[in-house]
Formats: sequence, structure tokens, C-alpha cells
Amino acid sequence: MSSSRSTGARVPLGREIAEDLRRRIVAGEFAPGSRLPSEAELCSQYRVSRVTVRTAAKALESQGLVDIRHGSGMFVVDFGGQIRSGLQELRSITETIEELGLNAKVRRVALTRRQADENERTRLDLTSDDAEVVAVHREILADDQVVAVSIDSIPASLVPASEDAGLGNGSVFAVLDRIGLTPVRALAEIHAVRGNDVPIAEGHVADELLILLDQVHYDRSGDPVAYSKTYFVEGRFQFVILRTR
Amino acid sequence: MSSSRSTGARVPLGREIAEDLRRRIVAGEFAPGSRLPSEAELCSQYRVSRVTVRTAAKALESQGLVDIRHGSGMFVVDFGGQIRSGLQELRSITETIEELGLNAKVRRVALTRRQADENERTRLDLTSDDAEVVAVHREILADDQVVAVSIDSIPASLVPASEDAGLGNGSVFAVLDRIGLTPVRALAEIHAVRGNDVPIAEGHVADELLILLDQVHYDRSGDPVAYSKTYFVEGRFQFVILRTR
DNA sequence: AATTGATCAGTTGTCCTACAACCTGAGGCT
DNA sequence: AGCCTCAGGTTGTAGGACAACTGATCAATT
Repeated sequence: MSSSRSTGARVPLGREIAEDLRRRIVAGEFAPGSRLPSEAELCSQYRVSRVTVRTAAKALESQGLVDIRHGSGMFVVDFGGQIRSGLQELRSITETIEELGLNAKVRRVALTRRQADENERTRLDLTSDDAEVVAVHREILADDQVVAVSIDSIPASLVPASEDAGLGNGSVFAVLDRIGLTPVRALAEIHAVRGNDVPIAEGHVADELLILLDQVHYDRSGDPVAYSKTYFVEGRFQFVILRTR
Repeated sequence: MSSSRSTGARVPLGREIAEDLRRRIVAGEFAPGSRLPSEAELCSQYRVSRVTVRTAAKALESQGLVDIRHGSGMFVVDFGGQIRSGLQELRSITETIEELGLNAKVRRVALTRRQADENERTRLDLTSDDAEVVAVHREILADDQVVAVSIDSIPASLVPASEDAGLGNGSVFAVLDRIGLTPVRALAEIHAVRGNDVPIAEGHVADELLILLDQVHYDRSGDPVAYSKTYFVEGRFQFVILRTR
């Protein structure tokens, strides 16, 4: 069971600093390959202890953004390209598109409350046979070109009917957030599929190849809060993963 | 430029403990959803300071393996399934297959030294026009079924001819390691392709759909050390990514 | 009886100081 | 040139302390 508390959710200092450092890095304040200020200096910049700075640094390191070298410093990882945001980080697709410098739009195709199918019941861990979901069918556009179509299913019991309206328009994340169910983890499967085999595609991708991102989102307490199938048109979206050791 | 030192590469304590904890978790010593020993207890188990334990814990957290909750403890993340190893972690394919409980084999199809094509020159950051690569073409089998075919290209200047023999047989990683060029990061693109369009497939995947993992591996100093294209047959390999915030 | 509120022990978050291990560059030496 | 030593800066680890948070217990109130 999940507590639907508003989760005062104070953000730990370490995470806050990590996010700020990340922002500064992607903003270009530190060039790729260059050295960041030493831990001691960051301490005085942020007025926190070294422990906290190190917490943030470690987080950035495991995101693959920086490289920490014993005895010499912390360096911004330098890839030829300037890709900073990979699939391993959980963020909305529109967010990712925007960060690539494109204009992201979302068009709601349909929104229904209906009985969950077997797949949805399994993925969302719904026990009762007549459990319902709110299903949102959308198209995602980058610079006015359709790059993906998606179906997001959320257990109906989690969504007050008053929120239905908001679901199609903005980001699903925003609505979940408002309800107090922020997804913090997602387990995604990747598949290759033919356009013809996609039931929700409206003709315009019939002969295309698609990449299917089949994922379940979980909140902090480990409960599944959303199940999405997102079909990306091959070639129109850069699908990048940063793999680290 | 990279120093090709043998990289004494002492493993930091924190990482060592993180790896051991990971091993214990996947081995089932701690059930999904259950609480791990407190930091204090882990300190005495491993005879290290709390700083080190926390370093390890944070690493596991950002790998998505555990969830650390302020005031209450560290918990093994509980997914319905028992998937523990996602694509976001850099490990060899054979390793991943083995961890799934399958029998992994590799069959070398060809190994050549040849001039790098333009794509390889770009990805591997080779400046001279007549730069050479060692190209290894292999098939990866899980339980005696072909799940992927791959081409790995390594700048010829990095590989002494004496190592060529080892390249096809075992893991490419092992050979790179021996040369002193351990990949610690990889930037991977994902594409969907048709079997017919894969030049190296030998007929047996003509009508299949494939997932192409197109990736460059980098060593610790940021130099590219290998470029691989791996074609996974759709449906025969579980392609999972754990996305975290 | 049920709810509320205070208290307490246990756990993670942050701070401080100190030292070990490591890397880099400067300078002196051959 | 190359090699060595050394000093200074940087990250890794240690130990102790307190703050902030969680979950449970239990008394007080309704």
C-alpha cells in the first residue's frame, strides 16, 4: 500500500546541489573535459560540508556526467557530441525533446475510463478482475512532426475524475505529481515493431519501423502508478543510453 | 591522448563494497522489499567507516537496486519480476546472458585488419585518412540460439598483432583489459532495423526485426577504444532499462 | 473505544577534523 | 634529453558528533 500523503518531501541538500551542478554543466559553465572546482571550493560556494558536496559529486558521476579522479579532480565527461540526457534518466519525453533544442507538443487523441486488460492488470499489479484504468492516447510532436504515439494507463482508483481533463493536455507526470504519486523509477523494455502491427497508429506510420518503449512507472514506495507503451518512429528521435560501470 | 599505463587501478573500498553488496542482493541474501542491515551494522560487517558504507549505498541506489529512506533504512527495490541487470550498466553481453541464467557462447565469424570506413573514423575519433581498425565479427548465442550478431572495431594502433587471436574467442572486454584500455563508459544509440538491411547477417535473420545497439566505448581518460554495432533479434533477448530520477 | 498527542529508540542526513593515497608539475640532477 | 625527488593540491577514508526523520509505544483526551 502506498500512503497518499502530500509527502512533505524535503529535498536533501546533496540532491539539490547535484541538480544545480548538473544545470551549470549543461548550461555550459564548465566546458566538456575541463576540471570542476575542487570539493573544498564547492564547499565554500554552496556553504555545505564536504560530505554533502561529495554526495552530489558521486550522483553526477553515476549519471555519467562527470569523472572523478583520485588525486587530481572532477572532470566534465567529454563526448564528441553534446548528448547529456540519456534514456537511463527518468524524465518525460517532452522534457527530453525540449532539452535537445526542439519544440515539443502533445496532441491528445483519446481519453477513456475502461476495464483494464490482462496485460495492464499484470503490469500494474491490479488484483480485482474488473479493475479500471484511465487510458490516455497521445501523439508526441517535435518541431511539428510526429515522433511517437503513446498509450498511458493509470489505475482509475488513483485518479479523481476531476483530474481527467488535465491528463490529456499536459504531461502525465504533472498530473501524477499533483495526485501525490511521483514516479521515481521505471522499468522499460525495448522492442522493435512494424508500423502495421501498432493498433493505435493512424495510418501515418504503416510502413515505418518503430521502437516500442514498454514501461511501468513506480512511485517511491514501490507501487506501480502508470503503464505506458510508447511507439517511436525509427529515425525521428535520437534514442541514446549512457552506460556506465 | 591516453596514457597506456598498466593502470595499477586500485579499486576504491567504496566500490568494492558496493559490488559485494550487489552480489549479495542478486544472490538473494536479501529479499526484494526487505530492509538491509543498517549503515552502522554494515560498518562493523565490513570493518570500514560509515563514509565508505554510504558511498557504496549511494552507488547501489543510483543503480536502482536499493531505495534509501531517511530515518527508516535501506530497502531492496522490489519489482514484480526479478530483473536486476539493465542496459544502463556497462557489461558485456555474455555476462548479461549468464546473469539471466542462460548459457552464453560466442562464435567468431571473421577477424580482419582493414582500413577504417568513414563512420568508424568519426566515431573512434581517428584523424588520419588511412587509419586501420581490427574488426571482429561474431555471433552471440544464448542456449545455442543466435540472439545477436555484432561487429566490434578497435583502432589497430591500440592492438598488438599478438592479441588478434584472443579477440575473436573470448570477450572483447577481456582483451581490451589486458591491453590496459578498460572501457568505463559507452554511449549507445538504439535503432530498429530489418534483417534484410543487415549486411553481416547470414540469411538466418532475413525476415526478422532487429534492434541495433550502435555504441562507442570510452576508457577512463575519455578516449574512444571500441566501436560496436550489435544486432539483436527481436524477441530473443530481453532488452531492459532501469530508469531512475 | 477511538482518536489524538507525546515520547523514544533506531536510522539516515549533514557537519567537522584529521589523515592516507594519489596525481601533477616544478626543480634539480645526471 | 631523461630521471629523480619533492612539495602542494586533490580525492578517499576514518571517527565522532549532532540534526532530521520514521515507526512504534503508550498515555491523555475526546
